[in-house]
Amino acid sequence: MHLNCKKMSVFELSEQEIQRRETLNKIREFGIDPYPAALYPVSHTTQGIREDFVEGKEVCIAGRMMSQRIMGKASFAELQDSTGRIQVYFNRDEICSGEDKTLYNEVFKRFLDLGDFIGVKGELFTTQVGEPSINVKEFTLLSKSLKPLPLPKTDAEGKVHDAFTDPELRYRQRYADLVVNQHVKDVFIKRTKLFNAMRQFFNDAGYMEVETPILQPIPGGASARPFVTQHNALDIPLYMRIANELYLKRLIVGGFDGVYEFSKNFRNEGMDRTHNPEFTAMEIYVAYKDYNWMMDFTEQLLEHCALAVNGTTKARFGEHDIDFKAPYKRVTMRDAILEFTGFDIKGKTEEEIFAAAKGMGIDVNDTMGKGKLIDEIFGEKCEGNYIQPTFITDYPKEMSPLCKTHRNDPELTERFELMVCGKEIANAYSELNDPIDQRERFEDQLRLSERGDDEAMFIDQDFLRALEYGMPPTSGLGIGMDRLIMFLTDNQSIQEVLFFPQMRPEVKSHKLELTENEKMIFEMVQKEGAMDLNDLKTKAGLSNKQWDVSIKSLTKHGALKVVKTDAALTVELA
RNA sequence: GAUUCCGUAGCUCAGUCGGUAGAGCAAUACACUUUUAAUGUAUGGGUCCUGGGUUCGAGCCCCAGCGGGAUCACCA
Repeated sequence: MHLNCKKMSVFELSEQEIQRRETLNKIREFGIDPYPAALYPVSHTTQGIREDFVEGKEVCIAGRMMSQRIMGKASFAELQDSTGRIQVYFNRDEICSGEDKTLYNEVFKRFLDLGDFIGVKGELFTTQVGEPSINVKEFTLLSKSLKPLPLPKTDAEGKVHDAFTDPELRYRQRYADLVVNQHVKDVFIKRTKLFNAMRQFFNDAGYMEVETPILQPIPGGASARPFVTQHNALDIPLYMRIANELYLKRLIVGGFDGVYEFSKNFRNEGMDRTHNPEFTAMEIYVAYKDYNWMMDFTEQLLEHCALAVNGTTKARFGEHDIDFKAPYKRVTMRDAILEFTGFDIKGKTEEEIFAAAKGMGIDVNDTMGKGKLIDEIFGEKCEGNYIQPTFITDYPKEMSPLCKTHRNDPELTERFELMVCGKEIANAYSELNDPIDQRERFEDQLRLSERGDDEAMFIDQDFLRALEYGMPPTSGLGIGMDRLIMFLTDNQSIQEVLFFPQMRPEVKSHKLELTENEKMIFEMVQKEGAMDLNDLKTKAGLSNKQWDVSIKSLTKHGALKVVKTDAALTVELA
């Protein structure tokens, strides 16, 4: 069947993509390399040009051509580089000083498409309407773009039309998103500024950035389902880390005063607008400090970071105006629950708290221990009320198996969480350094696990051995970096602050050949030469939908044609 | 996992009562030497997410599935 000989891949390309491939061939025939190897001697960025604009200055810049306005013998285009855009002016007689005008008429006007990378050399000037521009003397094609960008347009009032907004496409094709949506790029620039500011703050304080294992034999330091993988040579399972806490503490045992790590963590749990299977936490441990010191340190840190990222300590998040200026309010968990529910957890038994939680309409069950119950009450009734940065302190012991017992109350721990807009963004302890207490806490966790709490922790014997050598009093802090940058850039979804958020695999079904139905119809017509359409439809015995799809496809691909006569419709070979 | 909304041209979106598939931008062609959402004229472009059903006839109605968004649940 000759049909199969057709290059079916062409069917998958849009008209514009085919045209660009044809243009590419013409460019090559003309003797221009559409993907030249040589460096291009860029002398300025568009931003640099705007900041120091001098009429007549010679510049050489490179970038993508994002718009083109051709007006006969003169044209304007916009070039976009990493710092922004600038207008470039192409004048036929500037570019082609001799008789031969093909460089302008053919190369510029016909061979270039939106999205192509070009380099231009020229002089700065200002147009009659006051737009800073480059008068192009020479231009070079640097890389041909074969796929049209989803280009939005911005009108005189700055309103964006036809914006590329579909979240699925934006996340799957982040490269295109970044090209056409400047505000998306800004988010990621701020993300990097945040990391840099935090590093700076820690380094200035004399603490050391370290790296610890991502593949761990025991996934410790948090309660979460891990990803499991297999090490072939050792023939053992290894886990992607859910936290790096226990390794950083080992380093404190080893004698470092302060260590921190930006840790990519992996948790095999649900995905939604605040959870991605891999995310970034920052953890820092400082010897000879306690959680009170850490609160001071944290509020100084966040004030510093907010200033570095946004130039102000104030930030808007959805409906809320928040201010990261230190100091932050400090509220114990007992007082928080007392304030919002009127119930005092102090001195209460598990049964009393269970009954109280149930009375508040909270969904409780008997796998929950005392700590979990208190956590549920706090999460349900209190958490959402803390909009401005607030430290919630002194958590129940059972929920915090790595945290030192409170110096004044054996039921509590020296722990705080920092709440912003009702969400937790940081968690810190006076770290538990008593190895015997630590072993007991792990064993309590094991009992919880047997009771049905699938979030309880594994026992890490090597970590206990390290503690037995002695760990100085230490305070540790963990910050959810993704959530923090969400707050600093007013994004409600974690996908917006990750370059490549996890997505379901893309499903693509390409119809590369004729389907069985299409072959059958084609063969029937081939045998008969020509057939009445209704006859053919009956003989094919297909559903209406299936018939419709098949005959449309066959006529579209030029296999068959439908001829209309006065009497009836006839199908023949094309 | 539950609920709900959505899926139509490269992009953003219309699509009436079920009756031959629409617009703007982008593309192609022509005109135009300081425009800027350039403009004017003309042209091409569709697997209406997939499959099944109802119907003389489905983008539209029904069923199932796939994909996505939002809310909730889960997840310190």
